[in-house]
Amino acid sequence: MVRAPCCDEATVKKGPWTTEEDEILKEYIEKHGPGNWRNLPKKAGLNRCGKSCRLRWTNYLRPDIKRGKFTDDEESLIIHLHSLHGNKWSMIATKLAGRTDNEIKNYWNTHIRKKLLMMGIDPVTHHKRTDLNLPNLITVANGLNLGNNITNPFESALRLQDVANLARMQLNNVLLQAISQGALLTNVDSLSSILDVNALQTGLVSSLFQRNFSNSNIFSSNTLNQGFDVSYEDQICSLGSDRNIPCSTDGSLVFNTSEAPPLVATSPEDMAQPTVSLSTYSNLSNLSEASEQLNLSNLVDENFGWKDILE
DNA sequence: AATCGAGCCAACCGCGGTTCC
DNA sequence: TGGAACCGCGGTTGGCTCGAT
Repeated sequence: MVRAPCCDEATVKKGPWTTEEDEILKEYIEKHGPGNWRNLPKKAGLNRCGKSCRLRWTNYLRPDIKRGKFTDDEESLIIHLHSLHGNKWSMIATKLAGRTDNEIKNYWNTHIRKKLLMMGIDPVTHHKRTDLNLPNLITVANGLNLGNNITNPFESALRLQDVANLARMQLNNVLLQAISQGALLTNVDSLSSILDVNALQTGLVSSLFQRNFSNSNIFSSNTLNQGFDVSYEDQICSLGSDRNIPCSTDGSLVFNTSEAPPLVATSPEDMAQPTVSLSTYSNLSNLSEASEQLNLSNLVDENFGWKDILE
């Protein structure tokens, strides 16, 4: 059965509502009450689809709607209710006075979902994930980037940006632990062995590593920021050949440029930055001290994305 | 100052369930 | 009883805003 359209799409107005239209709709509903949405536009004198009127009323004009930021209590309640009911937004909305299903859905997708992912919690099952290591994340990133059909519910909930953020956190954690334990990373191979990635992924790790640390002063910037443009294919091909990645005398990494194409635009200012080798931090006694010294907030790069690496 | 890109959110779309005749 | 109309839901889109370059 093919259902007839609820209104004449060619003549009916779409898009944002004007204050005049809002007033007309509000006035009509205050007078006659909501309902019979199909006939409402004609009776109220609005050139809108009934469906559009209903949505505008329920999501925006209704007098009992609470606007503004969600409180911590509301957020906790949403997470709890979502763990019980899943994406049943209307059901969740009934438990939050003044909030609409649309508003909760949007808030979930833009804030809570991301927050849970960053905490290593699966936003679909609400279970802690223990397999969010870098190799797995790289595999997921590759799948996402190639548009593969992902059936795993957790992976299907991930976006490239999420994977990138998770991977960055993983990398930071691994490095901090290595540093706090006194490890001295001398080349990209030692980094890869710590991260437990295979040869094909090594190039990606080094690129990620560069992107994370090239703006910090941990490694000598002039060895990281060299202006080369190597395609991903070239990078992969080069991994099969014999690699020879030197290490500078101060202990900082020196990437073989054919394996680790820089992803950050270079500038004279970058080149002039003072350099501090990793060995400076190698005798730090604990993780928090290392974290403090590294000033992790400087390493957060919100614009970082896997697409940059994979493309 | 102009441009670009990411995040946000209001609004739309399509579908399924319910009601009405 | 079955088809048409209606309503509500969840997923998706597109335009606006704002910060970075």
